[in-house]
Amino acid sequence: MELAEAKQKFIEAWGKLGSEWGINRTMAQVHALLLVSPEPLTTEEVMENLNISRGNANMTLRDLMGWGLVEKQHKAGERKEYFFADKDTWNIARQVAKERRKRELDPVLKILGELTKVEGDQKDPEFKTFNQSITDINKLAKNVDKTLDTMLKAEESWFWASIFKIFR
Amino acid sequence: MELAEAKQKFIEAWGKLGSEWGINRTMAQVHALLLVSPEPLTTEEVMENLNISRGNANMTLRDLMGWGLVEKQHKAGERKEYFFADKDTWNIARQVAKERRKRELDPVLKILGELTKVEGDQKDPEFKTFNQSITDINKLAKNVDKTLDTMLKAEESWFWASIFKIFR
DNA sequence: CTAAACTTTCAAAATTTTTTGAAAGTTTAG
DNA sequence: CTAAACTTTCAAAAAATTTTGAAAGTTTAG
Repeated sequence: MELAEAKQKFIEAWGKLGSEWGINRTMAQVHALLLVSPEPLTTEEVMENLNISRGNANMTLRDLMGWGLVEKQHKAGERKEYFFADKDTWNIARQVAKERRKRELDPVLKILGELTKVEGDQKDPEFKTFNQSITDINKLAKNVDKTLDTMLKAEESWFWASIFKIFR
Repeated sequence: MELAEAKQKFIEAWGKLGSEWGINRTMAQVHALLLVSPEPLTTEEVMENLNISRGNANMTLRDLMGWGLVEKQHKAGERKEYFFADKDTWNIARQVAKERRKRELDPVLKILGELTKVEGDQKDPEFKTFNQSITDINKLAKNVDKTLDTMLKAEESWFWASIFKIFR
């Protein structure tokens, strides 16, 4: 397989995975493109490479910076901005986990916390089932949250070594 | 807060979380509704409760069965089908993890595997960066895959006990 | 058999999400 | 200052996804 074709496949696959997990396909594709680019790229280059408009490229690059996955660079004597992706996979994973927790998990955790406090008659099957489900989901969510906390602070090698020590 | 209001909030929150993670909002809402229903519900009841059409309710319920989260039940002497959700949170988590791995992670893992085999000149920065990124992502993905494997086979209490034994 | 009671299908409509592109905004070289 | 170089914004258009509902299909009681 040619390098150019391989890059293309990676960009497609990353875009598809992203969109399946609720990440804008274009954002995932731009991220993929930057991940396989040794040098920082300009907005212009991103536009050409992925056939997207200036507006789209600009917004997507800013989103990626908002996610902490990409940073702006400047070249001496040049006016335009260059964009460079952090290539450290563990950093990427932590950053994504951190953002998604903040944006999507935390709000649900807050609501679940409130819902566990709803009072009612344990003799009422409607209440009992509601209460049981909410309580159980809340417990699981809190365990996930605690594990994410550890992961966010952890070094990659230590994290996986620890995991596989028990899980073989 | 009233039970009815609390149910509504849960259904909304679950639907929102689902849609943020690439799960059809209605599917997540139907699942939420069944999770807080002590008795199995008919298609009719799901339609009324969530204000959705018959076609939508039917397709969504079948999808939920496809995900292994809901099962059909029949009442003696009755012709219509009743739907009941497994309320065991750990089962739900495992089932979702299992399906998403099969549908979304495995295909990407396959592609990454192929892409790690692409050959090129290590002196070429384009190739070197591509190769490094793909190799790293592949490694991470494999570690996630292995961990999921363990989780899928594990008992809940054992799993979390093991996790928290190392992580603190 | 047959008609009532249900379930399934899927093309078209509605809705939501994403993208475009041109105008407005900003920065800086000269 | 001012005009060129570049970035940002956002209303409108396009695309993707989801939903509807009525027709077709299936099952079973009588």
